[in-house]
Amino acid sequence: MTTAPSRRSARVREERFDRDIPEATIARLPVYLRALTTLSERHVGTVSSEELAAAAGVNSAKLRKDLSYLGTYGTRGVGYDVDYLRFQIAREIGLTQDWAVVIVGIGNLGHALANFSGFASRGFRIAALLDSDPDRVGEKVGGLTISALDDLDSIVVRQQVSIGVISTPASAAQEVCDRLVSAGVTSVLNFAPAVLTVPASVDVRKVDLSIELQILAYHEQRKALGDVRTSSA
Amino acid sequence: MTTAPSRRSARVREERFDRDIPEATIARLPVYLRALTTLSERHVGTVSSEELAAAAGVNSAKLRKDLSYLGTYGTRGVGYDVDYLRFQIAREIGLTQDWAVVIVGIGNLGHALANFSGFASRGFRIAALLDSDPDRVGEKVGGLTISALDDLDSIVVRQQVSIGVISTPASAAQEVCDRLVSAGVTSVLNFAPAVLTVPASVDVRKVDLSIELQILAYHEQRKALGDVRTSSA
DNA sequence: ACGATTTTGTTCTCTCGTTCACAAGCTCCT
DNA sequence: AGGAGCTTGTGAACGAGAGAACAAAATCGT
Repeated sequence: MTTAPSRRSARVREERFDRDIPEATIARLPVYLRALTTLSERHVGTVSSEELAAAAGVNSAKLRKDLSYLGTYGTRGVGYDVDYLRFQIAREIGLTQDWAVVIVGIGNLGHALANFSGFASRGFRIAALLDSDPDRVGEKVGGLTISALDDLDSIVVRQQVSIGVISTPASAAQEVCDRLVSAGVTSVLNFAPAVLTVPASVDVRKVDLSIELQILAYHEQRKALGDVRTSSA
Repeated sequence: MTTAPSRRSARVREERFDRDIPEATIARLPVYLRALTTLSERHVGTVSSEELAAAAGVNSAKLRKDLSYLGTYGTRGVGYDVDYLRFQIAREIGLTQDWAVVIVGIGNLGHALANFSGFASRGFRIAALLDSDPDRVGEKVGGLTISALDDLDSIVVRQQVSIGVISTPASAAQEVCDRLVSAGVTSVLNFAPAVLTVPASVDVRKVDLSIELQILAYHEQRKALGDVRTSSA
């Protein structure tokens, strides 16, 4: 998204800051992290790029290149120390600190998200659940009480919320997003089937179930078409 | 994924078959489709690439290139006929036919998916909800009754299910996936945080909430780091 | 009938990401 | 001490996708 203008010169000096890691690599780091956690739980001390790549479902060359963006944490002829690498990746992603998250729109999906254990276990703390429906405010979901959407500003400020999750209907998504942004949220995870417009300083990621299904449908159709053609040929 | 070896020569002859559309384009077609549906509901008859691109949140050149893979459905100087283009995209993705889907693992997320209206509205019919927990079997969710996992084979065969959705815990995902595949499912949408191994003929797409959050966290951290550096400089 | 105007379809270039292939470097064995 | 055997880290080739830019084609007004 936003790319630093000149960094090549700074590469050598600042080992820690300012390396821009390719977006595609960032998206894979959490997968590696998960694989490493599994290995660590099995008390595996060391892992080779080949093994780790297999566990993460990627090519080993790609894994090595990905890791090389973070630093040289492996040992040639040996492999990677599981716990050490795990910590380095976690630090790189920013999981060594806690992130406060608000979830807006507590319908079916919002319920599921509120109860999702994968949040807390990775340093994401649900600061609040919000809904615009007055009837739902006060209801308890997954150990938290639903707040009114109007409390958004104070919650974001007081709890230093930087990430907002939108699980409202599409019709409400843009307005909710605007309110999140004006409250100070700078990252948005959008589950609503809507295109969101935000300032350049805000990151948006989108998860869309029906799009995923449609992509699968396309490939299904293609497989079926291929079958027809080969059987008639 | 699978690329046809020679298609340029076949382009002219077979207008309908055998064009391999880039994966990145496929992923955007559903977005265009949604934008077109909205326009159609507003009784807009014609739309330019510029307008449609804005509605879909992409660059207009990219939109035109994407559409050009499907065929030449626009009129120079005028734009695209909304309903006509909508139909063409729907046909290309395969939404002119119905797809039967099974959802395995009816926990919090499974509930949300079962109630998700976006499935039915796009030609995806939920053929069955399945769970391995005997206590849950028989329970009604979103108008459907939960079946036992053992009924998978007969359901897949009888209802011609080609798409399976996995919303089980990670520990059960691979086994469920294997059963889906052996029952005849050829596309899998995986919500479990696990890497699935499948035959090459099976497509898998993965949706992982915690990975999305971790990607956002990385960018958040980066913004925060930048602030520190600029304020101390 | 014809030029002005609009908008598509496509070519070309550039950037980003993947994969290969191998030198560099570590350990272990003799 | 030195060589054999692994495994990492990376340079280079390759491929896919994004975006700019423009020629081709349609409409509209005169």
